[in-house]
Amino acid sequence: MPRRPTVSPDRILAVAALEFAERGYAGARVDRIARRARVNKAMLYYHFGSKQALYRALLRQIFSSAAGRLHAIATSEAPPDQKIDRVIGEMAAFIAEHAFFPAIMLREVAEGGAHLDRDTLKALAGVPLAIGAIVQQGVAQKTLRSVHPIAAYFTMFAPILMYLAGTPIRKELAARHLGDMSSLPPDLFVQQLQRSVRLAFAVPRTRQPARHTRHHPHRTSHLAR
Amino acid sequence: MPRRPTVSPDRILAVAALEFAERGYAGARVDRIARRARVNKAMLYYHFGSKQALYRALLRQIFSSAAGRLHAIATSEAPPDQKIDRVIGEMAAFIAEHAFFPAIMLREVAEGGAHLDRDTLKALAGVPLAIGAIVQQGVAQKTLRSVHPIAAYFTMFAPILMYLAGTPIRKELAARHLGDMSSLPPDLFVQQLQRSVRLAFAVPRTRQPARHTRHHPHRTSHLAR
DNA sequence: GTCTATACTTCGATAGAC
DNA sequence: GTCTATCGAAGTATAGAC
Repeated sequence: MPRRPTVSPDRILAVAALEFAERGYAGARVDRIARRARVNKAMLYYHFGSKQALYRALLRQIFSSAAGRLHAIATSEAPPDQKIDRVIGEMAAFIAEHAFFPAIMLREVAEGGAHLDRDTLKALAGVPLAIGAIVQQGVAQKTLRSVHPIAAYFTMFAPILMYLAGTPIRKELAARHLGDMSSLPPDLFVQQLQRSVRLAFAVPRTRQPARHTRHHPHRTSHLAR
Repeated sequence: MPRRPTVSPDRILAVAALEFAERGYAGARVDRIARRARVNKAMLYYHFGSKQALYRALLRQIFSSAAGRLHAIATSEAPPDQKIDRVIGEMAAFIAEHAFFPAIMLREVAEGGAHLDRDTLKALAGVPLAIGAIVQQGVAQKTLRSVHPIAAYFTMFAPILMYLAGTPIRKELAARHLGDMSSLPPDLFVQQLQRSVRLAFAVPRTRQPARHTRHHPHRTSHLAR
């Protein structure tokens, strides 16, 4: 995937991704997108028709791409707990390639899908569906403890999305000496999240039929960092 | 300063919270806020001066309030693992009282704090700082496993924020038959998250039973309120 | 403090030549 | 396909009477 697309529509989409991520749908300016893509504004309308159509085209593309990569993991041959580890890593990799993704995703969640049509919503839904499939499989075959797929989805993905989307504001806070929130680099964050999720979803090793069942994590072999 | 408004700026703030949560800073309309608050637009400017000043006043208030409640838990007398359980419950309760909070928080993270001044950023930073303090305490006294405070913050809070902010879009997906994402009610989600975090942050069980353990983690279910 | 009316600006979108 | 020029709507903000 070329960093600098030479075809106008692709270049427009690439620039629009940055603009919509930085400013949101309402805050994005068609003029600015056109200028940053080095095309005329009339050219942009020639290719996409409207600001809304451009937005939808962009989100369909990015959500389909993300969902596709997660779906590939979901349908692969591996134990569910391994798939979960890989899904978190894959998501981090996807965001490393598409730095604008977290902000757009967060904004669209807050927006309630207001600017999206059915096709785009369907593409968006592909992400949680892929994760849900993995979890359901693991729960069914008892390689994961009984977690609700929706709860699992948010437990795995919300942290990495918000952590990466929040990089600018953490920098801002650090620059203004309002607390050091920048000391944890992304790759270490991903490792910590993978371990937390592993522990959170693991099948309890021993069952203690006490009044209040307390589930202890097992897998002590994973403890060495 | 004494104020005896026939029309309260508080009503403007309450309505602004809904508008900014639904549409974001750029998408919010001063006209609409004024109309929904049943005040004249000139009245709004009389009290707050500008759209930006209104936004900042709102966010300072809401972030200070949230951070205050978490800070109270952080400085209370309880084992860290209990505080963590309580903090998650308290956050859920806070959002139940302020349904607009998750969307505003998500949008502001994506925005990178672009419209905020130093005071408002400081109020915002109070939330992760309160959580970080709890985790650091627990790690230091070895009642929590070694988790980075920032990683812990996002692991605990991002899921509940995104889950609750995402309620409208899940409804939209369900209404369009694009996957049933609405089957998990909020209180069950909170319980599942509390358990996941408990398991994720628990001190790994040693093979041999420890002889003198001071503080035993207790299973608690603090769905505050 | 509260209102009506309006000034000023910006933005999305289009017309029409080439 | 690409450009310049511009329109009309919508937005923030203010003036000034009461």
